[in-house]
Amino acid sequence: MAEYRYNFDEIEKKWQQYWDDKGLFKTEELPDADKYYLLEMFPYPSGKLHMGHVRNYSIGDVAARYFKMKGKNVLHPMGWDSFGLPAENAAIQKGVHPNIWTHDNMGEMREQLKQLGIAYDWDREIATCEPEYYRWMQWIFVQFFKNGLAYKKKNPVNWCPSCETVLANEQVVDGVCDRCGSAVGKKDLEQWYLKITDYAERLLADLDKLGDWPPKVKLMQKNWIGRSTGAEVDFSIEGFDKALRIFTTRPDTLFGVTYMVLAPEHPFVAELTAGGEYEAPVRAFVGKLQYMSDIDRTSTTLEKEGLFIGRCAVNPMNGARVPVYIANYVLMDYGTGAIMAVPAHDQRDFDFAVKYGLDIIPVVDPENPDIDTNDLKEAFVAEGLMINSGAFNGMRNREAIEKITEYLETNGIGKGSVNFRLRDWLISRQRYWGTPIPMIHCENCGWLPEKEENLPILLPTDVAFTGKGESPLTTSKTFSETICPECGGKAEREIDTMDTFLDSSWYFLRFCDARNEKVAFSKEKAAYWMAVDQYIGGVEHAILHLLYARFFTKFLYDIGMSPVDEPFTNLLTQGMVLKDGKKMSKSIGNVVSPGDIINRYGADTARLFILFASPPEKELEWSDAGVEGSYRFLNRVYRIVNELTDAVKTAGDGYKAVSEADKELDFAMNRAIKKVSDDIGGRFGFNTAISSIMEMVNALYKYKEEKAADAGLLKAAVTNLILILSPFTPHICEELWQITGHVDSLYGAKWPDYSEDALVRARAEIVVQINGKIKERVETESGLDREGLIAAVCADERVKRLIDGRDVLKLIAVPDKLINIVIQQ
RNA sequence: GCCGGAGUGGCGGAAUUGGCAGACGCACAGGACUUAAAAUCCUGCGGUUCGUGAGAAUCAUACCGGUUCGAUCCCGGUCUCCGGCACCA
Repeated sequence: MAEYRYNFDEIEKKWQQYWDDKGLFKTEELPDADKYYLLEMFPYPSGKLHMGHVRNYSIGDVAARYFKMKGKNVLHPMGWDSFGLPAENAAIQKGVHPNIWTHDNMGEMREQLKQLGIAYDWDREIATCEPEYYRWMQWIFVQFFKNGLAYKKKNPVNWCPSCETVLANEQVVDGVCDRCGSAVGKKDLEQWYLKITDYAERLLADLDKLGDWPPKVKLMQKNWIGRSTGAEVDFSIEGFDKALRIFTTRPDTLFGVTYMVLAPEHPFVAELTAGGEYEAPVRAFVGKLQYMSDIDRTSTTLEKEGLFIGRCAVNPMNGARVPVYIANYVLMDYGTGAIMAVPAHDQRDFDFAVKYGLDIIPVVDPENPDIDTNDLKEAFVAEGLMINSGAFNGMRNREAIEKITEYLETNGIGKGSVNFRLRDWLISRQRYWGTPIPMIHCENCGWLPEKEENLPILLPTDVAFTGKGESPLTTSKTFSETICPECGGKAEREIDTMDTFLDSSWYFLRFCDARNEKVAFSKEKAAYWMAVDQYIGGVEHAILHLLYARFFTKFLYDIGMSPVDEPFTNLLTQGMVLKDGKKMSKSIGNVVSPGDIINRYGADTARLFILFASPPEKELEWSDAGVEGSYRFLNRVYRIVNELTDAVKTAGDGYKAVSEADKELDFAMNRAIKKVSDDIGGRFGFNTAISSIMEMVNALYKYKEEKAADAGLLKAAVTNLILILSPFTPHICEELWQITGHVDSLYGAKWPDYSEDALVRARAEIVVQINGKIKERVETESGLDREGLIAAVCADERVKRLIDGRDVLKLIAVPDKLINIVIQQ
């Protein structure tokens, strides 16, 4: 018997070349075809691909190739999120210009993606660091500004002392910089913000409009946006002419207020204490807190600390005088920066009241004899009946929330109100390798956007990378100097660059029309391709990237640019690739390099293993032995197809499954087609899809030993095997397709249908249970109805013996599967 | 602390709607081929008990309980692990 050697290296190079030469993956708008926009999160070009990339893009490629075979017009583009800190660090450490470093990396990673055989339309490749891209990034920023959604504000901001830059709240994880891990401090700086909070309501509500998104991701976004309903209430302060406005979610507890707390940064604090005996101690207290890092400031374990500021406020409900404090547990940037404190019904207020000896007045009765409202051990936060609350006594507190809010509105002391946890997005970065913010400051005219016809504002090249001090753009001799677009006088450019999360917030729109030099993207092309039908990427982007991208899309929709207001219809978040139960990382030393695996086993084996070892959304434990297994399977496929090639080439089309053996193979084949179709087209169950193909291959090995093997059936089996395996391992399948006499590429070949008839088995094995316990298996004809099934099963001698004259109380029959006989014990 | 998710053989995992638990693969063991090895092929492979044996009985999906003729699946409670948020008034 001939030996067939699976030369993956030769095969993969050959077909990659073929795809490239034929330009098979190029995509254009075809008005009559059903479009399918498939997108994987584009990578940061950090150097080489890691296994997480391989997994992400292999998953995407299976879907792309499958939907192409199903006749869809598939858009499957790739690009680079190529601005960012590592490039600048390389410049500082190695003296390489970020642009060179980045392009080297993109080149290397592009080659690796081609080696993996991912079907990308490279004609649409984009890199966010190219002026052709960031020109439109700047244009979009200008639109934000013109629509009042970009503004500059001086604020204490998160400051990473190591990266020497400002960070968004989202980039501070557990109080440390999410890039370098240094503890994040505070610094007062004037910074650009995008008003994402204007979109909070829609970003929340439209989560319901999304298609198939992991519920977990929706929930994370929901919590991040953090909508709270309640009321704003004005308290007067004795001897002070301005009202103190507070926000509360519990207007029902207004009668239980025993003190007030202002955030230390609250503008009233200085006014209220100026010139008095409290000024000095308050200033000391505020000073101590102001530059505390967020990790310390907001730690729940930090003891609550506060200071009386020498003033009293008046409760508008009952005229009660209550002292005014400042305290470390009240934040300036949520609500109004001031709270009413109700220690009886809020645990934080309770702790504070106990520490400082403040009154605790219960206003909601727990209706529980075990709780003594006059001697509370902790705050009572559940529902109950109103007490100590004047006209509202006796009401359920839930109802009192509404009634008291109405009362506030009628009497002009407050109103119903909604607050969000979401903050505006700080986008300024004191960095070089990012999109320059296209804003100009003029002494006379203030902040103005650069004229659109002058875009892009190019990054200057005469810049020093010292890694110290402020933005590197300040070291350019020419960059900041410009003229005012309004009055033509001398003016200065903004020297900060944008957070790179902006670049990735609209790249999916640019892919629709990647080479357009007139506009960011044409509305027509975007209308054809958008929204992204399937988006695939790591769950680590569940909040930031996905929220920002949704925000951008809504804004672009509002100004008439984007055809849709949600960018991603369906989302798949793939799991991490682990080795020895831990995330692969250089510091642990458990990294498996994709390049090594491809060299040793080929890209098809790497793809197959990664797709087979675990469902896409779950974590994947890397196993060298498992890779061997996948390699073995591809060898098995290669061998059997080669062995059967002659038979396949000479056989006619069509077959009749006559013998039992025919029917077995026919069944396995049709089941595999159905399973793979359902698994890819539906729930992305690639691991089970592959296992059904393995079963089919096992059936084929068994069948080919049959003396009376039907050539037509063998031909169908081999043909279908190659077709349904091809999305997973395209190179070997193209090779086998050619070997078995086909001329055209498999890319876009017609996906096979399956026969329902072949999936119906003639005989059924019926499980016989007595009182729910399995006792026997009886073979019957398949497709019997309840009566027929019971008759057939009860006719069986063994079943008769099991019943043995005892009373049958009940008979449960599940067609073709099971009978449960309930008898007297 | 709050909010989610998960727990199935030695391992990765399967069971898509409440109906044969452990598909498929890995590892392991035995065998065939070979001078030998690799490769390949065949067989076995959750636990316990009984049986010389074909086999039989029984337990088993983190733990305890419930609903049901029947529960990996539904409900209640407990434990463990993972993820998100974390003084948001």
